[in-house]
Amino acid sequence: MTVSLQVLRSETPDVLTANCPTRVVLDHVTSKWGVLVLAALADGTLRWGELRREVDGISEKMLAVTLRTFESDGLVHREAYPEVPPRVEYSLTPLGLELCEAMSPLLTWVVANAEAVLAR
Amino acid sequence: MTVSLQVLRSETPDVLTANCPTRVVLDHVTSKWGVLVLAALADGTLRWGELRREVDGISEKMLAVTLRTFESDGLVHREAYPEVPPRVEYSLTPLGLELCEAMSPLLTWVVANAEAVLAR
DNA sequence: CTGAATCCCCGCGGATACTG
DNA sequence: CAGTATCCGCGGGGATTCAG
Repeated sequence: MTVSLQVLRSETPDVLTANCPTRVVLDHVTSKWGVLVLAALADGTLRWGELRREVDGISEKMLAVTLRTFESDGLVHREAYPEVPPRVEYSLTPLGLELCEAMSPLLTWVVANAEAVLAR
Repeated sequence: MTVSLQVLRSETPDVLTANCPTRVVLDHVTSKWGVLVLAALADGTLRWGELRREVDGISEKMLAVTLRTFESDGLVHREAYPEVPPRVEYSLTPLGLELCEAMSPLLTWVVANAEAVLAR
């Protein structure tokens, strides 16, 4: 494990400072359901109902709140079709896709090491 | 941006399932102060007071709670020296270091794109 | 089917005071 | 210096109802 931490070190002064804009974004992403909703959308476009079933355990309210936050952040795109019955599709914007790719190593690590961490 | 999302896709079924062990670990990491405390310790060993000042805005209670969680997770090592006045040092375990390295891309992205996200 | 709106509770997390 | 103990406000988040 000889990966350099230079990048991480150089950016920490920003992230660690209160009232820094990065705090807000980090709070959105690390909000209770933020990571999971983004991960679900990494699969591609999903409808409301699919998203609700995909992210196991999320309530309708929190799904709505989380989606609206990401939509106003420009991370998630919402496309409503004027049909009966209504159909609404959610997908990642290019920015959201970048974020998901940046999250990928973290998720990979968590999946790989969850057992090791909880074994204590 | 041609990074493959194969890994992310293949692991999402795990992360997205309620009562999955990965949920617990993910909750610890994405807890309000989790990422910031880990990022601070990526710089190396820190004393309690240094840590408190480094993670701007954290209360003593939440620092204690967060540290104890990570310590019992095996991500942070606590070393107390029987001196007067007392001195306690916190550092990442090898496992914690791995986690920080996995978090690095996310933090890098957040720092780089915070402005873009908040500009709306 | 896709939500918005409302009520309400519990527990996260902050502030303060105290101790070894 | 390095915490622990206690109180408590408030907002995250669940359940339910209603609407387009």
